Amino acid sequence: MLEWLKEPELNFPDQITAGFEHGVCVGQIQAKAGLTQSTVSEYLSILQRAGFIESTRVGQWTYYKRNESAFEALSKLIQNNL
Amino acid sequence: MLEWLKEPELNFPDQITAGFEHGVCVGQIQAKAGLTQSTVSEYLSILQRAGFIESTRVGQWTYYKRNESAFEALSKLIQNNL
DNA sequence: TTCATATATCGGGAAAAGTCGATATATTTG
DNA sequence: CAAATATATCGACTTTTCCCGATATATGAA
Repeated sequence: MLEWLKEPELNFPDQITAGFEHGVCVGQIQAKAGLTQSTVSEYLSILQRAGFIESTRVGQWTYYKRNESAFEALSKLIQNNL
Repeated sequence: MLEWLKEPELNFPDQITAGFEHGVCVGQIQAKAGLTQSTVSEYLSILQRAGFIESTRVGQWTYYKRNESAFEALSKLIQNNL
């Protein structure tokens, strides 16, 4: 999912109308993942708590997008502390 | 354990006689970890299969030491592919 | 306000990872 | 070769993670 969210336009072509400013909505990710709605929702909330993605609620949809700084920080953490 | 192995002399002062050229032996790591011998042995073999440490058998002892390039590679992998 | 849609949360069963004791293997010493 | 020591492997049990269906919550439309 994290890799998918690197290129939303490419990986979620069905989400045309909404645009991608806020990321991709749960339903799109679920369809691509082939897991149930509840599982995907939980995954995303875990990733969010971990800081790797951010969510924006727009109407009935929740959009998720990557927080690039977290990946940069993880890379540096491994480089410096592990 | 991986962090401990960054500074063997500091973290395993009891292993004086053997030197640290080949790393630290299982018994030392086990003592510090507070886990059973079998658990520590399995851990180390997993870390070895994953490429993070290398082993050298010297007599009845097996010494493990870090493979720094693996950490560098992991950091870069996260930076470039995640 | 009622219905439809999107997402979140909850409880539980299945799968995987963690950990142990017992035992096997390898090496050194007598 | 027999005993002692260090490590590895095996089988079982416990804990955690994964994933689901059911249900709850939030929003928009009729």
